[in-house]
Amino acid sequence: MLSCRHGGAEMSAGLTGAQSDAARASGPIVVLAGAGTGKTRTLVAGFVDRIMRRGMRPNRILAVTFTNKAAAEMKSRIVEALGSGVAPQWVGTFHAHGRRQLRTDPDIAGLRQGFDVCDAEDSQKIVRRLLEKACAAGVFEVEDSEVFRRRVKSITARIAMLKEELILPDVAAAATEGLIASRKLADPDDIMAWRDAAAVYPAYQALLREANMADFADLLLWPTITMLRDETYRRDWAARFDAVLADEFQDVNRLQFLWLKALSRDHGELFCVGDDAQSIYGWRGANVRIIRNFLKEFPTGRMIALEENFRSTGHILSAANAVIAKDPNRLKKELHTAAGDGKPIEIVSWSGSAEEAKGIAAEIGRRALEGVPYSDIAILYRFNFLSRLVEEELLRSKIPYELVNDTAFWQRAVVKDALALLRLSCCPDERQSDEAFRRVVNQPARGIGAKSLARLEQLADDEAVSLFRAAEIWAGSASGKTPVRLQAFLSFIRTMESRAEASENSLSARIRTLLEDSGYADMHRAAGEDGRAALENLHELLELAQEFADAQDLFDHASLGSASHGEDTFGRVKLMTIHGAKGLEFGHVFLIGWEDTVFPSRNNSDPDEERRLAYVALTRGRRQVSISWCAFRNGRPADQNCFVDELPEAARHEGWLREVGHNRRFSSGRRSSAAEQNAALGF
DNA sequence: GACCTCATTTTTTTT
DNA sequence: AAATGAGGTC
Repeated sequence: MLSCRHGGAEMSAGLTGAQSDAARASGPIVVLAGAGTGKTRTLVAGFVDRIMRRGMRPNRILAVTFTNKAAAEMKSRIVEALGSGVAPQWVGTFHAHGRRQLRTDPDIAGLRQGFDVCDAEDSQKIVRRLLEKACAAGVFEVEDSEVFRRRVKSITARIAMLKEELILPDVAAAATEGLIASRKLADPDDIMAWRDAAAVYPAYQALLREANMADFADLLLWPTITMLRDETYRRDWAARFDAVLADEFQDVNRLQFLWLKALSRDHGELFCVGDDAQSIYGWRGANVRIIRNFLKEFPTGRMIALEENFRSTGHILSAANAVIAKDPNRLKKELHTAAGDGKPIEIVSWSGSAEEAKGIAAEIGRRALEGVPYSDIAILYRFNFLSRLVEEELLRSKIPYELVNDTAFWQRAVVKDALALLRLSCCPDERQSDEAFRRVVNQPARGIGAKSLARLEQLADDEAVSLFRAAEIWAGSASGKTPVRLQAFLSFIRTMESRAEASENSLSARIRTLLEDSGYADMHRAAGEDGRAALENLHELLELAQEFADAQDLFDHASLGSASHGEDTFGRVKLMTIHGAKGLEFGHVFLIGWEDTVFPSRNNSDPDEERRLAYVALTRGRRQVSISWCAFRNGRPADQNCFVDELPEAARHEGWLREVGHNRRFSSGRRSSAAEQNAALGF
């Protein structure tokens, strides 16, 4: 496919011919942008072109991404290009846009103003309670807790997927049978899980509605359903925009695609950027066929490929191309670079994960001495838990590092507890606060355990009131230990509620009072060293809360996550999952845990997705990529994964693939000695 | 009935 | 990190 040299044929604003061609195109466009080919640059150029050349107003262009980080990046680059006077109002994530649309008319989802957005954990809790009820009623079999946990997870995920197929609760059972048939599902466990999900879905949705909560899928589901049903409503929203731009288009699901189409149908200005080889969110409902079938959907549209890579060395690209070549369904494109071959790819094998962590810390220390800045180094892994040993080792070696995890802060139990206290003090009588009540009623321990809580749930059910009201009824009508204990808690919350109404304090001060007077902060202080991290998180939350005008703002921010929470990220080695690294690049990349027991994950039913994940991982590196695997992980034996196997045998002879370590299989039976290994690693 | 501590265990991946 | 389970104490 067509692409231009970076040199002579360069267009204005530093774009290549293909990039510029894409940015200036009109109508339905999909830019097939390989890793490191200037995807964001092209997207921003598309935004700017619509303003500068085609006269659109910045506030009439809708731009969508998946992550807050990407949205922030896009926004800042647009402002950089257009000047600081311009503040585009409609650059954000799918979820943020959906929430904005739903906040405008909450009734389209059967919600009231001030609804809360519940995260995946909250959704799981609701499903768990429903399933426990079904077990108690004998409808469901009681299983061991681990199997039960998996079931809850699987059903919750499937309910979200049903929503992403625009299947509503009232038709869930029939539609799910249709889905099973049309997808030709065969695995009986799989089919049963879908049926379970369809069975739980209506009750789940009823509970959400009663609690005035929307889950992640709801944020886009109801606006989209309403746009499809009500042409006046659709036009009202579509007329706000002259063009729609979508990033990471390979990861959109059907719901997101229909939303994009409903908003862009009138003018046809749908500009999408993505790379099907980097589709790694199938488990979240992403449908890679949407990008692959783009031209069938839009016969008048265009697909423009960007294949010139400006990021990595030739060897890194060769390895990445070799891995992705085995994905049979991919859209054909081959990355190439004008840069040199660079350093060999390293495959380092270790006897165990502790050795791996030590070795990488040592290697990073060595590269730092050579002048490589820490911030130019990243360690990427398949699962979050793989970071633990590496963290310990970096700490020990005094190497500054940062765990990059967008949302972890807001998902921490302490932070959620603190926000639950705030939610409860805002509206204790609403069912909206039930989940908050459950979280904090016995935190710190107030002598109100599982049995008392179950009794409260029953009472709340019978009387059709909130848990808080039920507690007041119980405490007011009965004597005994538990009612007395409850009363103290209830009075405390009521006091906080009335003080909030007087609202003489800032949000931050309000939270501080809640944490202190409830004994929550003291509980963690009493835990000594174990509570230190919790106290730090609470402190950070108080700092962050200063930036919010009211509680609802803070709840919104908490539920959809945020790009950063004010950490000093400069000059640190970055640790993150491969998913988290998508879209980023680093001079030096360490890919750990490339074992057949870990990566590819056996839990992923789509092996090609794991392959694409490996492709994403490899293409994060600019100059040097080092892969490692361990003969033992968690006390279990392991072997190098299939992706290492598939790297071209020729590369080993040509010397651009270097295998180091004592577990290697490929290099003609000769095992390197420990001394050799150490020499190769430079210590 | 509730709570504590200690041990086990099991992690997808993100909004 | 967080959820579970066992076993002991109040």
